[in-house]
Amino acid sequence: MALLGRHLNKIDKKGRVSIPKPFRTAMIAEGYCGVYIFPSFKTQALEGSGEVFIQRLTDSIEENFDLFSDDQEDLASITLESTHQLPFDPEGRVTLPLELREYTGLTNEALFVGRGSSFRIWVPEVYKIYAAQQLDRAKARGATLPLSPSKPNWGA
Amino acid sequence: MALLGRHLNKIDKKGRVSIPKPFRTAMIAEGYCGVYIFPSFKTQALEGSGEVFIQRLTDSIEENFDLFSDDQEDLASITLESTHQLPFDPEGRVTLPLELREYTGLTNEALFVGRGSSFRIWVPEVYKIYAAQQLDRAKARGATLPLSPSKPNWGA
DNA sequence: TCAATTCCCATTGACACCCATCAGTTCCCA
DNA sequence: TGGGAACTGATGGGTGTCAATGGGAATTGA
Repeated sequence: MALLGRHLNKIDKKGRVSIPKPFRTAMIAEGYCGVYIFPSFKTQALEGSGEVFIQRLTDSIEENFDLFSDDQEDLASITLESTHQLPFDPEGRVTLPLELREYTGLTNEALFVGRGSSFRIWVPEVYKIYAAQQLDRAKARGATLPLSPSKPNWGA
Repeated sequence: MALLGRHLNKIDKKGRVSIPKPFRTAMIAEGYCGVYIFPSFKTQALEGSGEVFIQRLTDSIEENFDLFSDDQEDLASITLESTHQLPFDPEGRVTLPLELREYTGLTNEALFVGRGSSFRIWVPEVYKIYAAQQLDRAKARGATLPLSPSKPNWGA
């Protein structure tokens, strides 16, 4: 678990972009040398993740909604069906398909933003506006978070 | 768990600062040789913590709110997205990214203040004002604290 | 045969490591 | 009990390495 913070990388003429090293390491640790990316339907950004998160997403959709229900149709459509599986090149880059670049307006710079178990890819200027809005909203609402108890750490 | 007290360290030209030895020891004990730091959106300071606290934060956000919900958006945005993962150098220092230094106004001195399971980093002068205010407020309100029962300490 | 990928290599800066120094404590011993 | 001696944590600076990038060559598939 180490998808945190912001990382600004360039998109070259071929549509290639380096996945930030810490993100790349996390993806590889999950077993697949690449990333899964789909358009974020709530924001003008792309959602990215590794093997584990995609699996959780699949499971959640299946467990929470009936087969053939409208909800399942909708959620599967906007996430799973729209997901691109992008393998790393030897330097740790992926080439973003035109479809994804056009959806977000990405041209020559990509801002990678970690969200714990997944990340997003933004046009830097668009993110700036979005982040400012979130902060205002959180302050206005006086957002608080009940902190879960710490769990035994089986891993280490 | 022993993030306590105040420690004043210097920030050098490269933006490096030593993490106080006791804090560093605590972080390493949690498994990661470094610290996680994000701007405290309630104060003019930085929030710092180790692996365990960040994991609790991630879990809490995922468990308390649905994926794609507004609440989750806001909280993830102001915490996880703004967190920097800073590894220790061999001497136990980290380099504070410019973004974080500018947010707080940190230039050549950093005051580390322990808060139990996390800590804060302040500009010394700013902390002085803040601490005085807190004391006044607590006195005025006659603040009290229900003490939790001591827990069995399985770890040690 | 052509176009679109994928691979390979060269370049470049930031930063992570190494070492040397300094200052504050603790420890030791007269 | 006072004065070192030795350790340890903090600090400063030089340098090598590696992540990020750009372009060209090779491979694949249509």
